[in-house]
Amino acid sequence: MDEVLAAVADPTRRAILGRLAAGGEARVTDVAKPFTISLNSVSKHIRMLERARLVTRRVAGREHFLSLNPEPLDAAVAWASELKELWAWRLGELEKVLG
Amino acid sequence: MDEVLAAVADPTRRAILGRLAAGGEARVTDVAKPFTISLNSVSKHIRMLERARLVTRRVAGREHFLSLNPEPLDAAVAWASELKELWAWRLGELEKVLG
DNA sequence: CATATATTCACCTCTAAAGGTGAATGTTTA
DNA sequence: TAAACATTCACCTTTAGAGGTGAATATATG
Repeated sequence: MDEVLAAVADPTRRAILGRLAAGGEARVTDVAKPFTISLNSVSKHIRMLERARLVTRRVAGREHFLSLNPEPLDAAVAWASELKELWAWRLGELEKVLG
Repeated sequence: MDEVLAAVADPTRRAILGRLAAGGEARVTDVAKPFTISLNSVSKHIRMLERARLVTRRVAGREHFLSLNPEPLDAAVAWASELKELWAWRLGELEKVLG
C-alpha cells in the first residue's frame, strides 16, 4: 500500500491516471504530451505507477500502450474508511460517557 | 492533497493515525512508545502529519496532546472514487460500442 | 539500406525525507 | 532551587525522488 499512496501523492502521476481513466489505453508519448516536463521525466513517473501496479503496459511494435488498473487503490481507500469509522465510533462512545 | 497522501504513504505515520483514531488524544511520548525508532524520529513524523493537517496539537503544561483530524482524507478518497467511477463508466461505454 | 520515430538507459544535480545523536528549552514536583 | 521529565532544536548521514541532457536501442517506413 505504501507504494500506491506514494505514487498517487504526486499531481503529475494523478493527472496521468486521470488521462488513462477517461481516455483508456494511450501511448507513452501521448500521455506525456500535455506536460511541459521532458519525456524522460514522464517515463520515470510511469515506471513508479507500474511499480505500484496502477498502470499496466502492452507493447506493440515500437509503441507502448498504457492502461489504468485502479484495483490497488481499493486497499488505500479501505484503510481511510476504517480509520474514519474508528474515529467516529470513538466520538460516539465519548458522547455516551459525557451524557 | 499531495501532502496528505505523502503523509499517509508511510506505515509509521498510518500507525500513529490509527492509534489516535482508536484511543483519542495522546501525548507524543505515549504515541512514540510502541515504536523502536527514536523519539526524535517520531516527532518528525508527527510534524509531517501536522503539516498535512491530519493531526492537531494541544499543549497543556509540559505535555503535548495530539488528536486525529481525518477531514483532509476526504479529498483524497473522493479523488480515488471519481477515478474509479470514470474508469468504470468508460468500460461501460466500451461494451456498448463492442455490442 | 537509411532515416525518422519511440522508448529506454546512463549519468548528473538538487532537494527532501528517514533515522540518528546530543544539547537546549520549558515544566513540573520534591 | 534542584532534579526529573517532555519536547524541541540543531546538526549529521544515508537514501531516494524529481528533473534534466545525451546516447543507445528497437521498430517502422521511405
